[in-house]
Amino acid sequence: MSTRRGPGRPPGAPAARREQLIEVTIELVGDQGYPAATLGRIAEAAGLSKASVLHHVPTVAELLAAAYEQVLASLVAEVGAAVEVAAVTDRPGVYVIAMIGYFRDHPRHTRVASEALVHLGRPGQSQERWEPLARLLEQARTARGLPPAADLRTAALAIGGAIDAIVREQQTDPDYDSTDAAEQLAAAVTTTLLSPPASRPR
Amino acid sequence: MSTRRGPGRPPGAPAARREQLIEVTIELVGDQGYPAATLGRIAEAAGLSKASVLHHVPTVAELLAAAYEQVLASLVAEVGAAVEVAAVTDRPGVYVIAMIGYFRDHPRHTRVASEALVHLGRPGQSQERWEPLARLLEQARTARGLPPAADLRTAALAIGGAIDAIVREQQTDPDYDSTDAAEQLAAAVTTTLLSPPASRPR
DNA sequence: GTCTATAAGTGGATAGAC
DNA sequence: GTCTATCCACTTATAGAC
Repeated sequence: MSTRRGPGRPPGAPAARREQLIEVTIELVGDQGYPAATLGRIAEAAGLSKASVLHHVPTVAELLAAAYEQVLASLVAEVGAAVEVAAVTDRPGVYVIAMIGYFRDHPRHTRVASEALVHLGRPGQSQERWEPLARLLEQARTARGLPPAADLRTAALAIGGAIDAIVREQQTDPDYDSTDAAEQLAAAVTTTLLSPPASRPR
Repeated sequence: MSTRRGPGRPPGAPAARREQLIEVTIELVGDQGYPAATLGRIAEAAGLSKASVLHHVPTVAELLAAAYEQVLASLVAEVGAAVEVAAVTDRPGVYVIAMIGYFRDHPRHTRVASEALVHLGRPGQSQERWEPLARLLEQARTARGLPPAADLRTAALAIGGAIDAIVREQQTDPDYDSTDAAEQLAAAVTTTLLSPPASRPR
């Protein structure tokens, strides 16, 4: 909406180039890892010259960050929606299943997300990862009339790490059924952290 | 043993140069990540020229691999020793505590090991990671008279991922006490997978 | 064994014409 | 907006003198 497009341009919209660049970047990183997401390769994949790419994006690092952000936003939207419609007591399990399911259905996003920490080096965003799950665990416990748990941070971290490992295995070995694994992990989370009998904090 | 050393060499031994290079590589990677482990920086850290470094080591990639192997060997030796002296039924828990304890005590090794998968790209060694733990779980179960569990691979993967997450958190936030976390995780593993009451496989 | 010098390549980014 | 041409920083590795 706004700027008239030049004469005889292909189907593509005017400023949609940035989105296109983000898309090809996600494909490159998802298929071949971050080292493959080089300016030259991005340009080639987009059908542009290197200079043209840098006309639409300030720097390669910024483009990589934008691609990661988009993947993250998509993940959060989908998992968030699944969690919202579930009963409070079921949410931790739903979170586990939704997370693993998302990456099963979006193999490219898997690599973009899992290698982002190492290659994009964003220290200190660990809390953003475990806190939402810790909150779900806390709410599920109170909804079941259980006392507040001792160390929800460790519990959430451990569950998050378990999710990552299962997702990674699915990526490595396509024969591995992460759907089954997701349900087993979800069941273990529920019975271990939300069981009424012996209120053993994790 | 063998080759006489040249005249007036410093304290260092003859072929110990390779070990020295591995050492400085571990330090570089451990402190600043794999991208910092460049030929130039390794040479500088070792007090040699780049050409001299390549006189003792065939290639930079080989040196990086050797550094990783050394870290891995050290980890396996220490954890293996701890597991061996424990009772069979305690071994899964001991494994968890020993793994987390090792990385708490060797911060540099943490980064070398955790970023190796991404930067050294050794696909398919996933099995080497989860199989030993799966075996410990199996043996502990039979020692307790429990039936064979359904999916020990997923269980071992999940526990391994949880360990990684706790180790990473310790590295990110020094205030986080991974020792407490290790004991909680070990306890959860024992009660979830080795409990006699309801034999619920994970 | 160690060095200097150099080759040969890859990366990101800019200049300036069209 | 898009291009070609260029620059610069950096990397690995080799050649050959000492």
